[in-house]
Amino acid sequence: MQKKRAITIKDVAAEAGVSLQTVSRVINKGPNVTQGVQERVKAAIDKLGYVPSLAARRLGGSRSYLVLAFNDERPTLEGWQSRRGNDWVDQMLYGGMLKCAEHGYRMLFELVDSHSDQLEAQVQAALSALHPDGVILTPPHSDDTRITDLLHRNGLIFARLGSHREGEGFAVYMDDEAAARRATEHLLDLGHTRIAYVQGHPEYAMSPDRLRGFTSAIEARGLEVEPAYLQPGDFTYEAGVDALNVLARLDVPPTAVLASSDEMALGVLHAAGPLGLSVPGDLSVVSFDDTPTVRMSVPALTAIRQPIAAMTARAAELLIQGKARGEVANDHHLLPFDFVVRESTAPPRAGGARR
Amino acid sequence: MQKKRAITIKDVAAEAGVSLQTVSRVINKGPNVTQGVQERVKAAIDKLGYVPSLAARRLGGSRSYLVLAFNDERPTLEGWQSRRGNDWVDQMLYGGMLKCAEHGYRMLFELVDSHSDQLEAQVQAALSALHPDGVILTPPHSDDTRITDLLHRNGLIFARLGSHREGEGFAVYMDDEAAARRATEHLLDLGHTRIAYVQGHPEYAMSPDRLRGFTSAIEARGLEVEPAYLQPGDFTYEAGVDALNVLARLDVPPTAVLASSDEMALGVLHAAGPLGLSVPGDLSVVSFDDTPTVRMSVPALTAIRQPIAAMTARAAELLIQGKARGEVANDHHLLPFDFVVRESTAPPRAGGARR
DNA sequence: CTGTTAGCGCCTTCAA
DNA sequence: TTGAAGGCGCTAACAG
Repeated sequence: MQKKRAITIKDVAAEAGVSLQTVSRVINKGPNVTQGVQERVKAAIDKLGYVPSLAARRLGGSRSYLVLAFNDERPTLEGWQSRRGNDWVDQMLYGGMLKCAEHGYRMLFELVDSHSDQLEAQVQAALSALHPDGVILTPPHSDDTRITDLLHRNGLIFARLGSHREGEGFAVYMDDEAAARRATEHLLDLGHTRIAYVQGHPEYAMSPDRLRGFTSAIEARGLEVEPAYLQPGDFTYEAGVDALNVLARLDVPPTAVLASSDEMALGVLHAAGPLGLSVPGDLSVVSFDDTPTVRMSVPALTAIRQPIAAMTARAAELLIQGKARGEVANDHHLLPFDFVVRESTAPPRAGGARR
Repeated sequence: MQKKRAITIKDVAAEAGVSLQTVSRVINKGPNVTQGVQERVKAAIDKLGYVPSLAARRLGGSRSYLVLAFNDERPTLEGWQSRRGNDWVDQMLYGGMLKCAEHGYRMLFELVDSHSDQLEAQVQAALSALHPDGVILTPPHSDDTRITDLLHRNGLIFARLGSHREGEGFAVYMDDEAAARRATEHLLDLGHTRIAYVQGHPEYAMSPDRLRGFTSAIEARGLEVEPAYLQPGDFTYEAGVDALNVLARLDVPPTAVLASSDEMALGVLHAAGPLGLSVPGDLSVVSFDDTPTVRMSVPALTAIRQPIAAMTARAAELLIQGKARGEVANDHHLLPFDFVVRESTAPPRAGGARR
């Protein structure tokens, strides 16, 4: 089984009767190639089925045709291991792979542990090995200056998903404040006045934004935010369970809960039954994320849907274009979110929730 | 923002006071390096934070440190687009990425359309661009000779997930026949005698295996397979809906259904309500795959769980080891499946299902 | 407009 | 046990 020699640019050059460089120019859509020569070269490429080697292009030239995405290791592995899946990764692949493929790029994933003291070493190792043309950061890395500084020092362009903070890199995000406001308004419009909020992990930059959206929606109706209705959370199922257990035992329990993640919303949902609360009869529930499971839950959850695929596609595009043009415009890109009303929200029962 | 020059093997050599070649030997665990020199070099590597460039290694040497996985384009995109997620990809990432990382490898995904007449060109293009050290094939590609022949011609080693057919490449699979038998026996043990089977897509090699397992389990109890209980399917939700609509209208409808995919099982489940059938009261349902959603469905589904992560990890290991040792042992690797009993199965109601 | 000349960073082969 | 020379396939910078 002798490996048949791969065909290289040299073969194409010979076939077309031109120099290597001319072939290279055609491949890279370089200027200064006659129509005729160009077609001759293209014919040779097609005939031989030539595809340039990524490794060689990277070594010789200044581009690697690689986009590298860093995701947080722990939650990602946890999602896979528990077989709950991983909507972020799925949607990033969907948006990113396709966009990269359009431009002859590949997207690679790398997991790094945001809590490790080796974080920077991990990131640098991946950069050194791969030399990507651009990097996509996800929360909570998007706002981690250890990483952004490192990328900047390496002269890399990068996109920060889910972050709208100032700083290096493209910020590609949705309006978390507006999303939380929208969800809260939906509950207010249904007639709820006692609305609780189970917050996201404080490490994540969007958490205060969402809280602001929640608060502003309530205050805009002349109501006040009940401090006891603000429950801490860390995005996990258990946090949702715990939160509802606290909330339901208040003297005046809420009639609706907004949770900052699907997991927490499901925790709330599943904690409701044992507490004698029906959803949405006694309690309306709204979640953030709209991962696959919330459509299968009973009742299906009303949810904010993040545009993860679109953000990733935009990020990939910005990086590829930016690399090609050598520009460093660190602008902001705000993408619209969706709000999907399902069965978990309804008007409050007259007289409020029963304990 | 001048890109700081990357540190190369040259810097390490200078730092350690040895030649390039010696550093290369240390990196690659080559023979003939004194203990002392080795430690000196390692110290230099750590000090400088040196990580070899994948592209350069691939170009100079014979390895690319890349494993390439081909998935079928249409179902994969469909899963992402519908936001149902994609358990196969998730579990492949889980098993494959981690195993690859252990060995300094990366895993890349490529989508190719099994129904395209460009299939071979798509595959060849990816191979030419990436020059992977090994390839992982998933159903239905695992049994597609257009692809396996192409890989063989390219002198590549590869693993075929979910295939136990003879031929080139490592076959890494679970025993689909035994799994179907196990699921069927579970229903028989509960007392069911009228069991239907919604089959998988005939293009997939495991489909006849599963049918055999189903049939043999029934016949082993001295029962006969009712031809009308064998419904065609293609793994989709709609196929499950259609199948139950046919089955429920038979003169003697089944009391249990085994479906060859989660999607189809969910289709069956959701078609049951409108037909006045309760699950598991009137109808027991067992599914194949155990993707995340079937645990959130109501009732949660009893299911066969494929060891996708384990298969991918095994495949990656075989490829990496095989590449290192230059061997071409095309053996078989049978991995165990799980069977998870949940709420969708129960003894048949006395007197059988009501129409 | 096209061709020539150097490398990119590493591994392979050979010599010492 | 170590080092030096060559080249992998491509692109950048320069000639022509």
